[in-house]
Amino acid sequence: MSKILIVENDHKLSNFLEQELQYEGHEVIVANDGINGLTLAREIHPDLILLDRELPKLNGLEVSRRLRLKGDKVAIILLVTKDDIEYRVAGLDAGADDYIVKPFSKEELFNRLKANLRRTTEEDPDQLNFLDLSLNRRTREIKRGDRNIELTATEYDLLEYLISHPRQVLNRDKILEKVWGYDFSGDSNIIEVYVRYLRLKLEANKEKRLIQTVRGVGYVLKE
Amino acid sequence: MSKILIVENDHKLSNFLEQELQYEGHEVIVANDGINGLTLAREIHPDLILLDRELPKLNGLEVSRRLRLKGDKVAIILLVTKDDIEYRVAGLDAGADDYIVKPFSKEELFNRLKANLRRTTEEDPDQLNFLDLSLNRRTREIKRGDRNIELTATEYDLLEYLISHPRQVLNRDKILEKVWGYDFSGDSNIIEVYVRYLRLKLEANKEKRLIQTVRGVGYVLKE
DNA sequence: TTCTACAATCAAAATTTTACTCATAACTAA
DNA sequence: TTAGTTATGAGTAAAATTTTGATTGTAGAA
Repeated sequence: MSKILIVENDHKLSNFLEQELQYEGHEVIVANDGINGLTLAREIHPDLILLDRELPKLNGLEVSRRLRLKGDKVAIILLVTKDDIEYRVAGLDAGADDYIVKPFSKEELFNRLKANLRRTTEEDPDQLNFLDLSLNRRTREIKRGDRNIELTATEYDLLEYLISHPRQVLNRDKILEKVWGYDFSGDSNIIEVYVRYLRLKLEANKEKRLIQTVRGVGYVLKE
Repeated sequence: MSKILIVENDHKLSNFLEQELQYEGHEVIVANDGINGLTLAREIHPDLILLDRELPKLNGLEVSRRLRLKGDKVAIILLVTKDDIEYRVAGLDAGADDYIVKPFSKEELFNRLKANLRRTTEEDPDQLNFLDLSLNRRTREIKRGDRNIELTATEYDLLEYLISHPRQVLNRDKILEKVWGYDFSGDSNIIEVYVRYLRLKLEANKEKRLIQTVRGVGYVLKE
């Protein structure tokens, strides 16, 4: 999940981009002129900017150039038209990392996006996230939104197992095996009790339930 | 080898495409207007549709939109002319995955084709689909179109058995054996009852019946 | 050492949901 | 029309899950 700023004054295009990127799980902010774009870029520090070359008030090249002047290293993809050929080199010169020629296909957009995001946002393999819930294997820190949560050893193991298999239904036997190390299922309700402990802590402030019951099977981490 | 539907009313172009694609080893079906295209798409379930934007009776954008409305996930490539610029974004908005600008080279066509086929042919062995019905063994998610459906454990087992044998008539004994286990005692109408539960849920929005009765034998998943 | 706090587990009551039965209605083929 | 199926609606028993309280174990503090 990345924070993406769209600077585009064609509403149809910016709406489309906003929807598609949000659907992919990104946080999207839209500006419709160069001045707004520049201001927002400096305020919210996005991971990537989709920047139209042609913009009211301040064109894309200028926006890019001014950000770089201040040392901003954000990934910038310039949106240019076929007739903008002469600006492509100028754009890279002005600090853009890449450009896409309008009109472009979804596939093209996602490819460029992924390539440019990878460069700037290296992922931490110890950091597991699911919606507003996060668990860090290195620090054993658990957060719901920005509320810190303290877990006991067993609670932690159970949550780690759940969050490393998001949306997958985990049955009782597997949970017992992974978290408690049993090879057989006794007739104890230990799983239920720990699910309850976790729910109490994860939902302490009336947040949405994330650990769902799948009757007759087990549990699943799901919205 | 893939099943490709061409919806194009320019005979010269559609013949050319048909020949080239057949030569590449694909199964090709041709429709020459939007209505036919839509009908065929729903009947034969192609892997990919080459869809002209401008078509008699129903234009390409409408065809695309209507397929997506019913939850169809087929890959769609829109064929647009240089003058259709304003439709390109609209096309992606209407659910197309990609577009090609006419006229295009053979190479361009094959490239786009390959890219878009790869995306849809990547199969998830846990994902079972039948028409607009889908079941995921990992997440136990059931969908009809894009409507989520909640099933109980027994309902799920029954549907999983049905959807993993599409179009095959399953007799009562086999169903009892697979879903309830051999040792099920007594003669009861438990299968009828559960078929009814499933039908109620799968057809909650007046969708077409998928679980058909085969009198004297059992049931079959079929349109 | 004992005490205390807390984690882990067990057990049982309370609650919710599901599985199944049964009686009867509706349908179908001969 | 009728016999044999299949569909339906309602009711009940059973199962699964949640919740609560009690018990046991353990590590650190006093």
